[in-house]
Amino acid sequence: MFEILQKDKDSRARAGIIHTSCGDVETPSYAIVGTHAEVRSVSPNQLLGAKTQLVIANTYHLWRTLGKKLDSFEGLHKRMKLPHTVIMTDSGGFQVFSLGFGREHGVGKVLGGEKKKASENLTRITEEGVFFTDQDGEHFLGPKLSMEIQKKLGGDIMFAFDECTSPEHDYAYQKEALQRTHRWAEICISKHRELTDKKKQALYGIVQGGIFEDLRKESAQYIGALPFDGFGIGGSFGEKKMGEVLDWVIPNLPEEKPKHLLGIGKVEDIFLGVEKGIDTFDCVIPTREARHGSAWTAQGRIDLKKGRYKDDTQVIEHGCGCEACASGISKKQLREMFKSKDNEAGTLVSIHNIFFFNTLMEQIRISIKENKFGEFKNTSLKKLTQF
RNA sequence: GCGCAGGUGGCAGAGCGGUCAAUUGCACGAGACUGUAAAUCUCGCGCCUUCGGGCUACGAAGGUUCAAAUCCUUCCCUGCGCA
Repeated sequence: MFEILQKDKDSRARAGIIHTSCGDVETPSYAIVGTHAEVRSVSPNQLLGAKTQLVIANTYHLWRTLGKKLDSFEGLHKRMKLPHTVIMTDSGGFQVFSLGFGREHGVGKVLGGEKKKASENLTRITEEGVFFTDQDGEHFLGPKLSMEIQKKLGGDIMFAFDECTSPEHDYAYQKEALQRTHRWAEICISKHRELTDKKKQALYGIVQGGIFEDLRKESAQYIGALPFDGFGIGGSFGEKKMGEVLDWVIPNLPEEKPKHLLGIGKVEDIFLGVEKGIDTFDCVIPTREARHGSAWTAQGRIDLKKGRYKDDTQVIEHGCGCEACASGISKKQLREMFKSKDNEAGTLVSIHNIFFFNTLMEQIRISIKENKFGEFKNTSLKKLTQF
């Protein structure tokens, strides 16, 4: 399933190809997030035009919105009109956090900024799985059901149902949650085996353990020893801890299998992840921030809503080949569109950001193949901090 | 010239005796967003501050009152109507 083409001489970075029944993904690669079986405000053609090879949809949200229609669901490839794009499905494990302790603790997955106001925890975690509360009441999702739903969704790569913990959880809780996640991993393996044709839908296990070295290592060894097709590194990190966590985890996972860093990230995070041996990433940043008015460039992120772009007739980034920049649309125009709440602005900047991240990954792949990854990383990060 | 309606912070526009440095929206500024309950959210937005408060403010000038953006007088502007 995974083929390594080139390993970097100075780090654990590698370039490769993930082969799936629907097509290939060149790695390192960035999955564009299409939670509800669509990448918000971007059409399939625009997505492909922005060099997308990999997308990720969400089990929890599709399960909640499709309901009974899941039984006759045509499959994500058809629904998303992406027949040859590799599709991952996240298991719903992240929602255990984002709708649960994430709300209660008022924090995101990466602890760094200020805390938000705490609000109600909408989850109830049990040994068998998790109860989620929404306007219709409580709904139970566990490892078995997540596998069943993911089977019906028909993605190419599924993820084991885990418990994503909060960065605020202490050691004792992380340990308890980790062991539960491990038990669920075994259930996912057997359910997956029972339900699916392994060649059609691969299954990745997820490593947890928070920011604790022994837990992370234990988790990597445990999950790494199970017959998964690849691995996700999940959970929470301190902003500065990610590299360390990856150093604990990656060497304890089988080298020949693909590794996905769940929910990450920014440009700096990508370089760090690749250096530490990550093959694929996914993050809402390119699309969400685009809708919120921010465009990514080689020099950093710019907020197009700012008054300083009022008379800026330049495109977002010179020489960029994305649909927005190539068509000559200026920062001034985009700003005006954001100001007038024209949804087209979100579309154009989403396309730009997707193109930006996909191009970054492409350049990273090339640099690894040419044995210049370290060099490329340094020059890229230097440009980024010029701001 | 007469009649009516108005003149409030960058703009629009509330307030119509004390709880008003003044609701709200826009604009502006700062920030956040990392397996998407997010095309969203937070904060700031007269000047100064040892963050307790202090000062100057609601067209202008006077006045009434313990107290005025709010009431009275005059003046200056603006819009509409009639000449």
